[in-house]
Amino acid sequence: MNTKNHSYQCPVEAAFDCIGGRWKALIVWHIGYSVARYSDIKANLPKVTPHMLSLQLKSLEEDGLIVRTQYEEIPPRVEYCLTQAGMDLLPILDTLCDWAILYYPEHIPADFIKRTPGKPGCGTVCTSDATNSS
Amino acid sequence: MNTKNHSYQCPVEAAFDCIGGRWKALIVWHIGYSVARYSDIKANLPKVTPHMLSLQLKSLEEDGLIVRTQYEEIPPRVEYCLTQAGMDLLPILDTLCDWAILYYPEHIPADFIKRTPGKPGCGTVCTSDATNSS
DNA sequence: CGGAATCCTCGAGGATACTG
DNA sequence: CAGTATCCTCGAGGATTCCG
Repeated sequence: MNTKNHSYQCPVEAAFDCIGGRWKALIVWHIGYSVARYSDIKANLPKVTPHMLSLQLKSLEEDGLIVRTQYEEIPPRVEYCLTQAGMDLLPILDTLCDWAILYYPEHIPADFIKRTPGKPGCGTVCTSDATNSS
Repeated sequence: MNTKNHSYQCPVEAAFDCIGGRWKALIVWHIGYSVARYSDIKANLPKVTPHMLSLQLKSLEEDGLIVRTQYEEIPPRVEYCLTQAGMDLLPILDTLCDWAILYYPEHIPADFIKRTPGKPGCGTVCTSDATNSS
């Protein structure tokens, strides 16, 4: 999205440019309504490299889906939370989850099947507050 | 999905494996509740090459999102329509469209903005029958 | 018309190492 | 802890040609 040419024929195309790719939807999903640190996200996405996570977070921030808050401490601390745009995405991703669980149950880890459908919260993120400052 | 390793950590991952990539969601969206011929889809997706369209259609068929019906006529005629899984995706994609229109209106062709939100039908495919032979 | 076959590009994504 | 900096792989996607 932010680095591409933006000539979309269809809104679906624009949406997938924002959250397509291997990681972006997953990152948004894992942050959820909570606040997540870099290492939290990385722990939830074991296969992502620091490099990729950094790139995707930057891209999500440029697209206005997440907010990055950096605390100048030692050791450094950076927190990510969703903007309103990002949060509005959560119910959609949630529906997509239900869809995948319905039609591809055999490819979904078992602990997701027994989860109450319709409730975000894929990883260890919790549904506490998210005082984002956008 | 069909050709990959299927070890998903999260349903979102599985869903995006089905409809991720540059074309698949677009194809599903363009077929909609209608029936579309190969050339119809291609006309709606000007940038897709025959090769890619063929590959993506095959992948969608293997994932159970579309049904291919071949008529042994001269000239040949092949029709594609969505399965229930594919149709269940339409409202989700539709919501995604609304989301994109809401947050990225400047990147969406103007004729989508004025469209009544919540109604599928992205391209020239119509929601009635589709026995048009272009 | 609706593809298949072949070959190729190119950039998303990855591995590894290092740093403020 | 939270990243950068380099370099590299690899396969999704593309161009072109040909076929039933």
